[in-house]
Amino acid sequence: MDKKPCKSQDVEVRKGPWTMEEDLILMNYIANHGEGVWNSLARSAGLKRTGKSCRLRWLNYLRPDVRRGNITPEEQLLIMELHAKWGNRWSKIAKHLPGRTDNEIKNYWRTRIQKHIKQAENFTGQTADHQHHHHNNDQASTSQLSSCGPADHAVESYSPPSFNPNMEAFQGPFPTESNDNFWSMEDLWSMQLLN
DNA sequence: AACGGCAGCAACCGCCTTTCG
DNA sequence: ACGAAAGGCGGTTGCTGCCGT
Repeated sequence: MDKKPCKSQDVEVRKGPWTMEEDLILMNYIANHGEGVWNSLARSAGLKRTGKSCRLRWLNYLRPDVRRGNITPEEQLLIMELHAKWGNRWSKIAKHLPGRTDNEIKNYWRTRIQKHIKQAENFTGQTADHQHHHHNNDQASTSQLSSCGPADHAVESYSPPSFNPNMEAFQGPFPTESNDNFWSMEDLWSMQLLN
């Protein structure tokens, strides 16, 4: 049988990607009422989302001070340093990178850095014994960094609300020639290895 | 020109911690 | 002092677009 909590008004909870309309509703509501108390906020705003989903969307994407786009070499270095120090404490790391979210840093680490580490291991005669720390994660040096344009696709699909008044946060992507960001990853990795 | 595989990102899930009644 | 609810966090998944064959 289908057990139904039956909240009388059983809200069909929406999941998946947020639509522009939902974003608008959420932003507008928060602009007028402030953030927090997410469950009731979701209900009051008329969003068929869970409080968690609203919170996540706001914190990671809609908040005016969220900074999206290319991770700078400085930021990368900081991420690596802090990760070496704290491991996967993403939110803790994020606190030291203004405008960056834990989710973004986590994704960045996994998609970019961790991969390089793996390859580097295979390259430097990895074996299983990292004489360094092997409690947390493993860091090593890098190798292939050619294909990684820092800018890549930056923002795709529907970019954050362009009507956002505080749009200072949203820097236009435009990789274009900005890829003088050919970050000397070798240097960064080297520094990392010195730890 | 079409297909398959890969990479990157947004969002979800479940667990743990904190706060409130 | 205890229990319930909400918030916060990290891991994981699914989708989309890009690149190579």
